[in-house]
Amino acid sequence: MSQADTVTRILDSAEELFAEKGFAETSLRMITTRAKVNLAAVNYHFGSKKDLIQAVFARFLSPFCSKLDKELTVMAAANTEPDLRDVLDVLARTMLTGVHSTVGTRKLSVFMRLLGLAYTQAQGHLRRFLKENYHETYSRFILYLRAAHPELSPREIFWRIHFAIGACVFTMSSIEVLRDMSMADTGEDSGVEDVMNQLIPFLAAALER
Amino acid sequence: MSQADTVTRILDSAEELFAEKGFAETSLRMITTRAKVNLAAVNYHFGSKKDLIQAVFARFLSPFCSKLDKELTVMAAANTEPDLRDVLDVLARTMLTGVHSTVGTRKLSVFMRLLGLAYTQAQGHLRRFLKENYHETYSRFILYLRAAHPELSPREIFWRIHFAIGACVFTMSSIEVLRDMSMADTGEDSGVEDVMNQLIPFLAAALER
DNA sequence: GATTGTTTAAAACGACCGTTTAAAACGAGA
DNA sequence: TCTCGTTTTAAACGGTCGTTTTAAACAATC
Repeated sequence: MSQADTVTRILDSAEELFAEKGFAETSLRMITTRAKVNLAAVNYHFGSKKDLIQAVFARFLSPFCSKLDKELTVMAAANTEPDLRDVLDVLARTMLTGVHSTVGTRKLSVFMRLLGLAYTQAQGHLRRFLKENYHETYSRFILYLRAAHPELSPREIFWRIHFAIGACVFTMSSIEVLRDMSMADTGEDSGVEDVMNQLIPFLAAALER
Repeated sequence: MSQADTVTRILDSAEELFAEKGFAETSLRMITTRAKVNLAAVNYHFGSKKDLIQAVFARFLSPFCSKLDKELTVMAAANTEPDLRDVLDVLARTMLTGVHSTVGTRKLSVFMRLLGLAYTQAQGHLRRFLKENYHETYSRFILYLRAAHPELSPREIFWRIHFAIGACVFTMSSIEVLRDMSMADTGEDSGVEDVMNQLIPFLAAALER
C-alpha cells in the first residue's frame, strides 16, 4: 500500500465518520479501523487529530473555493451587472460540480453536513483555519451579492444569505432524521432530490422578496 | 444545600454547557465543577449522563409544550379558520414566554441551540425520548398548519416548516460566530433583536410565497 | 546486496471519561 | 438524643481516548 493510499483512505474514512457523528464522537481508532490502516498512521501523516480535521476540510474546500473563484470571474466578465440569480446560480453549480470531486463522487449530504459542523462544532483551531484559508473567496462572493442588490444594506445581505445557509445546512445535516419524521407524518417518503426541489424555491422566495 | 438546589444547579450547568459545547464535549466533571456539587451527584440524582441529557430537555420542553397546547386551544376556540400567521404567532409567543421560564430567564440562544442539538446530535436515546414525550403536541401544531393551507400537500408543509426551523435554529445556534462575522464584514454590530427583526420577514416571505 | 530514509506495525503511555463503592454528614421523627 | 433514610463526599474502577515510542518492513540509491 502506497503512502497516497494510506493518506487518502484516512481522509475518506474521517470525512464519512465526521459527517455522520461529529468530531468528538469520532475516535482515531474508528477512523483507522475503517480505513484499514494502523492507528499511528494518523499522527504520522497528519500530526494530530486537529490537523486531520483541517485536512478533511481543506480537501473539499480548496477545490471548491478555487472553482468558485474561477466561476465568479467568468460571471463578472460576461455580465456587467450580475443579478442575484446569477450569483446564486454560480454558487449552486459550483457546489454540484464540486461534489463530484477529483476522487469519485462525494455525497451532497456529506458536503452539507461538514459545512454545518464548521458552524456548529467548530472549535477555535478550525474556525481560525477556515478564516485564514477561505475568507478571501467568501468575501468576494458576498461582494457580488451586494452589487446585485445595492439598495440593501450590507447587514441585510449578510443576514439573508446566512438565514438561507441555515435552512440548507440544517436540512442537509439532519436529512435522515427529517426524512424519517416526514415519513411518519405524511406516510410518503421524500427523496433527497424532492427535498432540494422544494428547498430552492423556498430560498429564492425568501431572498428576493 | 437542599436536594432541590443540587438538582437545579446540575441542570443549570448542564444546560449551559450542552448548549455551548454539545453533549460529547461536555463531561460530567465540567458540569459538577461549575455547579459546585460532587461528581457522583449526577449519577445519584439522575442515574446516568443520558438521563441527565433527557432531564435537561424535559425541563424546558415540558412547560413549553403544555403552554403551546393551551395557546393552540385558545386559538382554535377564537377563530374557526386560523391562517398561517395565527399559527406562527402562537408559536412565536409561546417561545418568547417559554424562554422566560419558571426559574429566571433562559437565553433564547440557549433554547435554540438545544433545539438544534436535538436534531443534529441526537443519539437514539434522545430521539426516542423526544418522540415519546412531545410528538403529540408537535403533530397537533403541524395539523393546524395544514388546515391553514389546505391547498398544500402535507409534504410541502412539512418541508417548508423545517426549512424555517433550520434558518432559526442555525442562526440562533451560531449567533455569536455570525455576529462576529457580520461585524468583520460590515463594520457594524448587529444586535440579537436586529437579527430577529430581519429573520421574521425572511421566514414569512419563504413560507407564504 | 548493503545502506539510507520513509512508512507501517504493535505496544505502551498518561490523561480523562462515566460509573460505582463505601463511608461520612445530614435531618426529620420517635 | 438516638435512629434511620437521604444526601454528600472522596476514592477508586475499568475503559477509551490521543499520542508516543521502538522496532520491523519497505523502497530507492549507490
